[in-house]
Amino acid sequence: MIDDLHTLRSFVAVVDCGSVVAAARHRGYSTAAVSRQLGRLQRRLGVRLFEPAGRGIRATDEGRRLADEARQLITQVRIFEDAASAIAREATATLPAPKALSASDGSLLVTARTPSQ
Amino acid sequence: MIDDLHTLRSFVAVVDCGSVVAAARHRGYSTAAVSRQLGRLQRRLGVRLFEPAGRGIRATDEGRRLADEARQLITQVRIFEDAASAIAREATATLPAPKALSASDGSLLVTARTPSQ
DNA sequence: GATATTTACGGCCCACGTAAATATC
DNA sequence: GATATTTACGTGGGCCGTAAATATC
Repeated sequence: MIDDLHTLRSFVAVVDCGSVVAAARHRGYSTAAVSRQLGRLQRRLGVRLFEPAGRGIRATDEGRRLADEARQLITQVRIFEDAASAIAREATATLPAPKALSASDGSLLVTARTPSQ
Repeated sequence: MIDDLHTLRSFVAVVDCGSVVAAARHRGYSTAAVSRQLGRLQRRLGVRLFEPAGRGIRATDEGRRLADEARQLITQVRIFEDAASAIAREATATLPAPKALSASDGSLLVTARTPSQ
């Protein structure tokens, strides 16, 4: 079960950049972090995504195919986020202002529990 | 930036079930966990997703709209996972057997670093 | 009092960064 | 020796579950 979108973004970045170091710089991670992300993803999917090539790595055919699927998924994420942003702007009166976001842990689902119905 | 699919699944579950307790049971979480997930999601999106209704809660119009978007996103996740499974089965010879998965932390990207090219 | 959501508290796991090791050029 | 990936190690943040608090019926 896929749950981590960061890893998926890094995966696509590595395929696009052609190297872990370049992808890590792009994403603001250390190279070690991205290397581990790839390893975890690879194990979870059970697919060999990269193979060594000279000093670096190169995506396998399967890796490139899955990267295409991952891009579509990321596109859908973007669509969701855009929809959320649009709704947030449109209903900016409903949540007047995030104010302080005082609660450190709380959910603040209901700020003022209005009577009912 | 959305990164947590667990929360999105819980969000849809709450909208579908109509209550936090039912959704939590479905997803195998405590009610407190799901309540916090909703609160975090709501803050991150800047959208009021639920409002109190009697003893429980009820999705707002915006919440229902975003739940629809979330369902599409989750569908795309399913598509990605299915593609990965298909590729994993198809190329089951490339990764002969997960064997022991001995490494506790390592990425195992390259099990045997073959010469080059 | 029963049901439902939220908050407080404590703890654990996971993923990260730094640094060292390994490998190719 | 320089570049690139991986591994070892320690640490901090995030998320969870339990339990208590709050609110509605």
